Amino acid sequence: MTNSTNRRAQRREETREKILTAAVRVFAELGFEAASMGSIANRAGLKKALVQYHFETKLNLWQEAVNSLWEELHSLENRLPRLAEVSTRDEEREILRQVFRAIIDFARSHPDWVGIMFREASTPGLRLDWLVENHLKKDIEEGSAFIALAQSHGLLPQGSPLHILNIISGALTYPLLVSPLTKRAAGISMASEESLDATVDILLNMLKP
Amino acid sequence: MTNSTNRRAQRREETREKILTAAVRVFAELGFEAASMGSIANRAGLKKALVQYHFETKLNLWQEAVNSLWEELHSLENRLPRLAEVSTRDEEREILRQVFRAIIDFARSHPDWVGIMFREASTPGLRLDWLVENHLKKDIEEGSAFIALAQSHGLLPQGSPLHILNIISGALTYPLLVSPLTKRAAGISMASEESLDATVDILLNMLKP
DNA sequence: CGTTTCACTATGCGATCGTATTGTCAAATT
DNA sequence: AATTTGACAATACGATCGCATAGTGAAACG
Repeated sequence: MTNSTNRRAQRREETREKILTAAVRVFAELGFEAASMGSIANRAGLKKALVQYHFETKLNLWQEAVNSLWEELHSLENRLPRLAEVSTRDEEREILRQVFRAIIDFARSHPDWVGIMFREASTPGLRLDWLVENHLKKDIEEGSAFIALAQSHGLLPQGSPLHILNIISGALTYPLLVSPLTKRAAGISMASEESLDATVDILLNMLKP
Repeated sequence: MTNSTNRRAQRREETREKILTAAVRVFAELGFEAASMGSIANRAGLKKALVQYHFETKLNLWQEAVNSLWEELHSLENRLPRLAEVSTRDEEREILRQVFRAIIDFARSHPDWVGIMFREASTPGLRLDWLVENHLKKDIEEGSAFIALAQSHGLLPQGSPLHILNIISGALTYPLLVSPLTKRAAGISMASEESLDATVDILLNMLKP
């Protein structure tokens, strides 16, 4: 492995990453079917044939793009506050607020992730199966476990952790997802800092014992 | 306007409705770009050129399909319980439960509406503008007004009605939207009667004063 | 009954889709 | 220095896209 050996390998890796970055964006914006190899290549400033060269098929490109996206985000778990390490009631509720903020900040700062999630999660098929098997199964299990932990601390109402996970995810994510609609219909930007604070506040008030 | 005059007009109306029904389904399943005139024609069991004959452009077909969908549903307002006409606390909370059930039942029994909503509401552009102007603006205003009314009865926490509307919509609709994912990942059908009951129960518990 | 209307079809246009094949040229190897 | 490798480009394939045009044949009309 000489110095010069890496010259080509490095360049290869650079263009691959350019393509993957563009692919994530376009897939998230348009969905799998509407996104085209040509538009992805254009977004990356490269030729269409080059995309085909590095990632043989469109499905393969999608899978690699999703992998790179999940890898970049490295899952939510790392930034979730540690619920087990606090004791007092007030501290716990503050932890819950931080968790909500972590989820909502994650969704806002990673619109590509939200876009791909919503588009694929609602449509049964090969891609959803692959996504569940490779990424979402683990994410859902971690999320459910966290909900169960919060329940054991009395921070969340009883009930199926999976249901509660869905409800909270929906309550926090939906406003961001439909923010183009809200902006257009009411002139309000749901992605603004004040709106995010308001959303978390309202949800926390709902959870008041 | 003789009897025979209507023979053609009636047939015309029949095929138009066949096309619109198919169009709503395909647009909801695939989104505007991925849906094709050909696939819509196939779904309706008709020729592609016939679709083009009745609805000149794809955008026009989409608009007419959306119009027919909204017309069929005739908006949620008609089935919302009348909050102003009750007085006691328990009656009010029961009304709130009925409202939640009405929203969730509506979403479950009209997956086409949910599909089109989510796909268009998250993407700025011509179609969203048209949708807001012709349908959603009114729907959002009605929804916000209802939230404000519920707040004045002490049934919902204080805060921007629009934010609360989004939170509640998300909490109730998201589980249904991602039900293919939940089904695949955990084997649980979020669209089942028990799951719907559980979702409403949990949300109501969250709202306990 | 002759004529006009019109729902519907057949066909084709140019553009773009995903994919495959072949060529080019500098970097890496021997 | 000669040769092989490999990142990238040019081009074309068949299919399908939205859309346009020219029919066809039965229903409606006078």
